[in-house]
Formats: sequence, structure tokens, C-alpha cells
Amino acid sequence: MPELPEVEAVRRALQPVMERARFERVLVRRPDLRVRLPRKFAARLEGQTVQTLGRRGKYLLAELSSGDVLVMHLGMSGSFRVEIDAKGTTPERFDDERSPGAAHDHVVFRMSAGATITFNDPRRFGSIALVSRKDVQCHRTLGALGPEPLGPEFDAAVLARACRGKKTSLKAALSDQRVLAGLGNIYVCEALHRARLSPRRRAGSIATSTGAPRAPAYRLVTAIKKVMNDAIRRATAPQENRPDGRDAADLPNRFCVYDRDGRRCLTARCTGTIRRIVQAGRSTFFCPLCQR
DNA sequence: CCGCGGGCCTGAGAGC
DNA sequence: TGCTCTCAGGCCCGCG
Repeated sequence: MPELPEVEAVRRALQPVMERARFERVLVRRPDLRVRLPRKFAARLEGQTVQTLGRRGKYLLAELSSGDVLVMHLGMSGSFRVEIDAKGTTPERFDDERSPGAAHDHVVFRMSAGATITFNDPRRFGSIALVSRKDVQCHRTLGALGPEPLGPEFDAAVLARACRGKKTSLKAALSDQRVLAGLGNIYVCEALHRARLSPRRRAGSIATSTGAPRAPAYRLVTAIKKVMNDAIRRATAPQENRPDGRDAADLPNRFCVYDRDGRRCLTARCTGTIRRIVQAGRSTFFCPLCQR
């Protein structure tokens, strides 16, 4: 369930093997990802050099020498595997497109720096696409993304303005990538818990009628930044060389509310019990006692 | 126009 | 043990 922190960890793992490297060979084993890869995908990518590997929300963006951008999304189950090849050896799977390879290895990038990067995604909710740089701004979803939660431009005033007049729940608003880029089900629950705000609360209630922030907006922004920073630290903790989108280190008690239904609330001095409810078809975990 | 629900897809885990 | 069922959720789309 890669959300912003996990995607950022993937970016940092891929950066050293992708930046300034050229796509020597690209193999599409299965083009039918969430968005089907066009036939010419590999040909269009081969020979191009990665200038920078960036991130926007949950998207990875490789800026290419040609002016194209390779846009990658991990969906629910996507991950990248990096193999540093011994000099001169080419992995078996490049010999034949139909060679077995590992299950769910859909796209393989052979980089000039000697690394082989494999996109693996069992559920194929992920996507990879080539977009011309000038089209990124007007891209359906990419162009409509809200602010980066850790960017300096994201503050209570910005969040309040985005939530002003919204009748939806705070949970739904924070999950909306147009309001804020990068939070998913887990970190929305965590941030709301930290800010002691009910996920059922009307999103518009954190702003005045003119869109100015009320007190909860300040708490929420502080909580979001703290939750994101802590999660990035956790996801990038040196421990394993695993540049994938899965949760790093499945330590217990990683979350304060997520998946803690029926257990005690961890807020200081709170005696509540975490509850699970369903909002818009998704699980929400919260403490009915301290989250108002 | 906005919000909700269904669909996509597969693996994990529960239950019989 | 092995089958079947449900659930997980990022994102898109259609409907009301």
C-alpha cells in the first residue's frame, strides 16, 4: 500500500541507479497494466537518459533528455527491484520476452550504468506512461494534484481554502489527491488521529466561510507533516536493500490507529478504544473519544 | 457538479 | 489439508 512515504523511499533507492543513466534496453513482458502500454513504448524509451528522478504525490517522475517524462505509479502492489549486474552479463530474461522470469515482472529496464530495474506488480493497479513534459501540467490527474504535504507552500491557509464549503467528510477530503497529494487510507487515518479530529467531521468545518483557517486546520497541517516525516524516516531506514513500494520493516505498533480496531487508543491520557467504520467503501480507524 | 459506489486485480487469511 | 469466500485499497468512471 505505497503512499507518499513509501514512494519517496522507492525514489531514493532508484535515484543512484537511474539518474544520468540511459535506458539501454526496455522489455515489456505484460503491457496490460492499469493503463495499457503502447506498442512503441520500449522503442520510445530506449536510448533516452534520465536527468532527474523526482516525485509528485504518489507518482515517480523520471525527467528524460528528450523532454519526455516517464510517469510511474505503484498502485496497490507495485514494486521495483534493482539488480546490479556483474560486468558484461545480461540477465536471462532479456534473451526472450516469453522466458519465464519471476511472476508479475511486467516491465524491465536495463540501464547503461549496469543496473537492471524490474517493475513487479501482482495486481496491476500500477501504471507506467510516457508523457511529454509540456503535457504534464494538463495531464488529467498529474496536473490536478494538490500541494505536496511536506512543501513549504502547504500550510493551514492552503488546506482551509481547499476544504472551504466542502460537505464531504475530512476523511474523504484528505484522501482526495486534488486536495493534497500523496496521502492514502493509512496516513489519512494516522494524521486525523494525531490532530484529534474525527474522520466523519465535515471538511468545510476547518475553515471559516471566507476560507480562513480555524484552529483544527493548523492542528491538521502540523499532524500531516509530522506523520509524513516520521513515515519517510521509517520507510527509508537503512536496514534492507529493498527499493520496493511495500512497507519497510513490518514492526509491530507501526501505526497508532490503522488496523488497531478494538485496541486501546494510544493518545496520552485517552482511555478510548479504536473503532473501525466504513467510509466511501473504505475502512477508517479512529478513536471516538479523543477525535472530535 | 459533487459524492458515492462499483469495478479493476490478485494474494492473504478466515472459515468450513 | 484444501477449497471457497471475503477483504485489502489507488484510481477511474458512471450514476443519481
